[in-house]
Amino acid sequence: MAESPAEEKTVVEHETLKYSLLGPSLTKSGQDNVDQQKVSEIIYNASKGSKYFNNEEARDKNLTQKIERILEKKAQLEKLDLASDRRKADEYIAELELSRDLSQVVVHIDCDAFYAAVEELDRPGLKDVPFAVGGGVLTTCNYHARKFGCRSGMAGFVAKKLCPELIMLKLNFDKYTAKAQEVREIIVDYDPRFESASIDEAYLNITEYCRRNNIEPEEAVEQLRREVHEKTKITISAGIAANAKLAKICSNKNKPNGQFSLPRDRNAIMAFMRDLPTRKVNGVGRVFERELDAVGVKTCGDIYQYRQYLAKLFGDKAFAYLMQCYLGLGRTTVQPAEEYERKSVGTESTFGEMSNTAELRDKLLATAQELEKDMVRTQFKGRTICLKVKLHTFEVFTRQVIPPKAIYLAHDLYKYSLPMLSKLEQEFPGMKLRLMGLRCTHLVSMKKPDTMAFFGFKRKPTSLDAIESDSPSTDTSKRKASTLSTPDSNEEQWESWPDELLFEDAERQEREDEMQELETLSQEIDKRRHHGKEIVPNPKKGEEVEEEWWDCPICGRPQSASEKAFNEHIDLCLSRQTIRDVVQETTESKSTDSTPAPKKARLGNEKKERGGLPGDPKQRRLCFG
DNA sequence: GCGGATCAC
DNA sequence: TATGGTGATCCGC
Repeated sequence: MAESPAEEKTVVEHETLKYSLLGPSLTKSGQDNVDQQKVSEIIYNASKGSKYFNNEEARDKNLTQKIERILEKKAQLEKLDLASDRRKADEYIAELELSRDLSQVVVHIDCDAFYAAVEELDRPGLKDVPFAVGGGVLTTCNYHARKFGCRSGMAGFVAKKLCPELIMLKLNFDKYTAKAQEVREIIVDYDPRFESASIDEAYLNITEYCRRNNIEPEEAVEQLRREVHEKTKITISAGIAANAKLAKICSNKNKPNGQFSLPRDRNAIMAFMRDLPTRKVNGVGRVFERELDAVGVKTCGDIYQYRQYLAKLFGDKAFAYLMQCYLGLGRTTVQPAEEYERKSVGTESTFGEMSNTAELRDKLLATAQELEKDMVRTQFKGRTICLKVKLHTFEVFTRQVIPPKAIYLAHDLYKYSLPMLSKLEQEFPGMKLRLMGLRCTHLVSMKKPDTMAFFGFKRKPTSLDAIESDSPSTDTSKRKASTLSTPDSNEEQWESWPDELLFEDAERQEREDEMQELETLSQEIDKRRHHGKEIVPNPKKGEEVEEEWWDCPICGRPQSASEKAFNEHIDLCLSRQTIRDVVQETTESKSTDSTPAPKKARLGNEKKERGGLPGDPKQRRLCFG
């Protein structure tokens, strides 16, 4: 069938779109014997014409244009002499090579189709039929279902088209959490400081375990997997390598129920990376994969030959990241998830299309109430509140403000986000939403009082002292580990507020007062730390602190460090601060003195492993397996 | 610093 | 008929 040039162009353009529609988990296992061409057609036809599809199409066109710009830039660069860039790249590679550490044995373990596996334990009959877990979108599915092309992240109705017999189960999150805990109780014996990367993944450093038991890593992991299977009936896959990045890649090699060990040897690692498709590396997704492919980089080995272009095409951070991919470098440290510092707390939800202003406000209030719960649970306030909306067209917008104080109560969350919502309604008259979310950033931790005392501040006594039983200790060395090195992360050590008091007004008020006080203090500590002035614990008596003076980080003037004066001054200073007025009309183009953003990207600054967020796995409501 | 975009799970 | 929620990071402006 002959097609007109215009039709042909559409067909070509939709090739990338079809690839995109296949979803982000294309590289997952269980898809080897699937006819991707056929699956792609079914997904495409099931999606065609929907609002979701149209949005994906628009995004795909944008990406195609972005790639064209990248290619134009590359063509320009090819005309220049890039000897200097090549030399810089080589110097950087040499520098990285010096940092290579092959002394550690890092293991990444991954439970196979975790949620599905847990469901099968309860209903063995499921083993022989294709089924998925999740509602409108699949969170995971068993290997039977994967043979039909079903995978996580796929819309339920699309999965049904691929596999009409597919059984859909609802999520039982508590069940998965309990089972995950069983697994953790076993792996803790192999590395007491193992790192939960998500509900069904963990990193271990078994160097010490192997040394102590005089056992080879491969054998230790075989034993670990056998033990997990015997005791929990869950099968896991594992990767063994010299660092976390490689171990993660390796755990996918022999999935499911297998393991793969990459020798901790430079040549072996370089050879392994040389033929590895970029997409297999954590951090390279569908978009970056396409961009890299466009400039000629298909495998990690290809990175080297294009090293003189990469910084200019993708930025310094991406350059550094790619160089580490080429060399097969990664972190060798593994640490408990709780030791990572949380950066935000947020909630969002999807609902039937909504455009009525009153309804939208109700939804905002409900969202604020939901966020308050999370803020209380995690014991944080936020200095910044961010509103997220998704239109019925699937376009996403975010707006943020800085309230005059750190907030966490639904009332305040609502108060400060409502103007943003109103402004969006003006911006998009009659806007129809399908999602709304609120997120707090620039968090202020509600630290334990003795932590505050450690920094030299005193606390007003409250009735809560009765249930806190904190004795001001002079042993600073112990606290140093838990407070200085990981300032805001030890959520679990804070006493939680008794449930029965939560909604008692009097108690609530008291709690708020205390939180306010702690917040102000911790804000101050935060600011001082920010200004590079290390807070040195004063081992002497507390009264000396009160006589100290300090430069206010806001106005810069010296102030008495006494608690009362301190609080009063901070309040005054904060109220003086000009906060961006959200109700203000849009007079944006007035400011022509836009200061250029400081280019902070520093070569050699190791890019933090994307994703794998720490955070308390228990708090994850939804996690794809 | 803000908003958009990408990524992981 | 119809396509998720939580959290992190990076980039351009």
